[in-house]
Amino acid sequence: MPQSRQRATILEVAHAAGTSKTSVSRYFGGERERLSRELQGRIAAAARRLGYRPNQMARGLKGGRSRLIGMLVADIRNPYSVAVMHGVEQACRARGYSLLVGNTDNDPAQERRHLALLAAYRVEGLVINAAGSPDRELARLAEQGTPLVLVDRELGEVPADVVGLDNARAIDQALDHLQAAGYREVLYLSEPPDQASSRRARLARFRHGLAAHGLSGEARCLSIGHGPAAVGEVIDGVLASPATIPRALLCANGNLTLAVTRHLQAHGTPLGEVGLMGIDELDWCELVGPGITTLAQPTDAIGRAAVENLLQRLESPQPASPPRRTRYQAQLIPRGSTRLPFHHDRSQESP
Amino acid sequence: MPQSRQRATILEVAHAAGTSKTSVSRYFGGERERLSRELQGRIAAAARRLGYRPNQMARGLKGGRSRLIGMLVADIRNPYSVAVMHGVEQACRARGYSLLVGNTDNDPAQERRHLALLAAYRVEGLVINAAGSPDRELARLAEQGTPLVLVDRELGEVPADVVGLDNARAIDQALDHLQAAGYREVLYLSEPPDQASSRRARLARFRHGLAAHGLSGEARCLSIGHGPAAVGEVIDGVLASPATIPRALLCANGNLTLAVTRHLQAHGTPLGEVGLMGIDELDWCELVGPGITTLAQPTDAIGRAAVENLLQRLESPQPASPPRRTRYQAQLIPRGSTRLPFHHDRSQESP
DNA sequence: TTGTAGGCGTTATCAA
DNA sequence: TTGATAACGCCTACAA
Repeated sequence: MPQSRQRATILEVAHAAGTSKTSVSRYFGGERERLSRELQGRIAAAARRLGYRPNQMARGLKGGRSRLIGMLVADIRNPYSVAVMHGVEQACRARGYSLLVGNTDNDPAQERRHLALLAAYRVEGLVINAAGSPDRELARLAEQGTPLVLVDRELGEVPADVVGLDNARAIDQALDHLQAAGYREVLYLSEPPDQASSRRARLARFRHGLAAHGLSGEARCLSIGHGPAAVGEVIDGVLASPATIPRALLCANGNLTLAVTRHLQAHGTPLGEVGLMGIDELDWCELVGPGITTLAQPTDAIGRAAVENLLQRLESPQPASPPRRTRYQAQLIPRGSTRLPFHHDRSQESP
Repeated sequence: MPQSRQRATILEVAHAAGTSKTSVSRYFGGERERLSRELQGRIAAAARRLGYRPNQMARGLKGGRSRLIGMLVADIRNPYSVAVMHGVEQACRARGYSLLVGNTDNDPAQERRHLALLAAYRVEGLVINAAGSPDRELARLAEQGTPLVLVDRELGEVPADVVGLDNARAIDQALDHLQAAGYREVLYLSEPPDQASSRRARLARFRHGLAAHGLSGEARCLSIGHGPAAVGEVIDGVLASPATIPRALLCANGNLTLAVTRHLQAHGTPLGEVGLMGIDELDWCELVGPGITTLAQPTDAIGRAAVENLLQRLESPQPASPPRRTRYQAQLIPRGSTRLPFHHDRSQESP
């Protein structure tokens, strides 16, 4: 039954235990062995009685170690971001760090604000999954020795590690699958690349891979923010022309898969006859129509890798080894949305 | 171009600006007016040059205000939790607080650990959406004056505000809708209530409301963690009996809606003929089959309300006003999964 | 308008 | 094995 109205301090515990701040500090600082059994007991009892917890603020101030990892997220409601965050959180917990999150709702101003805040709390490392115009603040952080790791996108200017999908390979997997399934024309849908390097990488690989796979088709960029109409226009524009060969839609991320599925559903387009596949696996992909084929990203692994990366840099004495890239493979989950009805299959098999 | 390898301190800025710590402190502490224009300029220049940012750790230590809000989440990948978190984050940002999150993956041990950590960082308030066996640590926090707000569940022991859905009303809305749609037997599916008060509230209201609506049916609890088999067993057990009257399934939350939908889908059960509806709106509910009827929770509002609640208590001088309950109404989104095929409709309309 | 001198709760250094 | 004491970076009387 603690009587204290306020959180106890190390000094109070010391008094209560009839000893000095130093010993209490040692007790909680992982140097218990240096204390006599008896003193340990007294400190433990006093601390328990007072409900004492070392103040991380004070600790951080003294040692310069905040034990905080910051994470900047462009959209906290994006399942991909959350999934990665889950991995990040796991790794932090496992390594004794806490996670300070900043959600920017895709607003550069908020991004700067959050960056400043995270810096103010002296986060020891920063995981970034945000638009990130090569920011002044970001560069400064890196300069001052805060390790940065970018998830799913890289920033040319700032020295930072990158963790994410092997985008080129993923696009190849998609094209392989679509081609093997009998589709001959592929429409690739992406959000505008802007600074997001992974979007650029996927786009570039698609353009390159189309010919290599003997496929026709094209890539189109569209902003989901502009409402469902934008998606509809693009898709309709392409699907309107008579289908002489089997056609498929390839979505560059989960958001697009959702938007496209909504549109197709609303127009009663039969999934499979028009192929549909997307990068990012989502809860519902197996539930819609015949199921939607996806390329699943190992999000937990990506999140954990991001943190491991940070901590490694924190612990390593090397001031600035060159940026590292960690790439993970996507996992293909084939479903009905890329299964052609029988008559189409036949027409493909005869050369 | 800052030269410093280390983050600058207030003292360095003071020196660089040819002034004292105090003035620099005032400059950044929102007392610029008290400084001469000229001094302001010098400080601004020096600070910019050195890339100075006040150290929140030191600030928090001195003033006792960490400017941190903690949030404890049982499952960070649960869309409901994330949606609430989005609201929480928005409100924090708007009020100049940062968010320290702890994800427990439904593990009570992790919950305690996180609670201790959040306490160590001296969070000024705590938003909790977790299992929360009335924890020793939690009680202590409340005792020491940290305001607590529980989202979607209440803990008998600990004094805390509660923000969440008007559960009784929501169940009524569901039963009203199902009844009006022509269903006469309702199977209510819930996760085990345990300490989660909102589950208990919904369950109790369902049992009470069934008769009041002239419906037959029953409520069943099942653990999703036990795999899809558990869900299947319960549903099959009920649906196996010959359907003499139109039957519907009512899911107590989004997780269950997902699990149930998976099962029904796998068995080709026609949605609508067997009614399906759930609490929690999810991205994909409009996409599956004829669409799944849901009761949407105003998650953003709930998250924001949680923070407002905390800050109000922080700012109010009252030591301990009685716990407050804030309840929000659900919004019914009717879809095909609760639309009976025509012949059923007819049979219902003749008494 | 500006500056000086503690002290917030910890850890690190040094001495006993 | 223990304890006094000086930082850590900042804010806040108080004084000039």
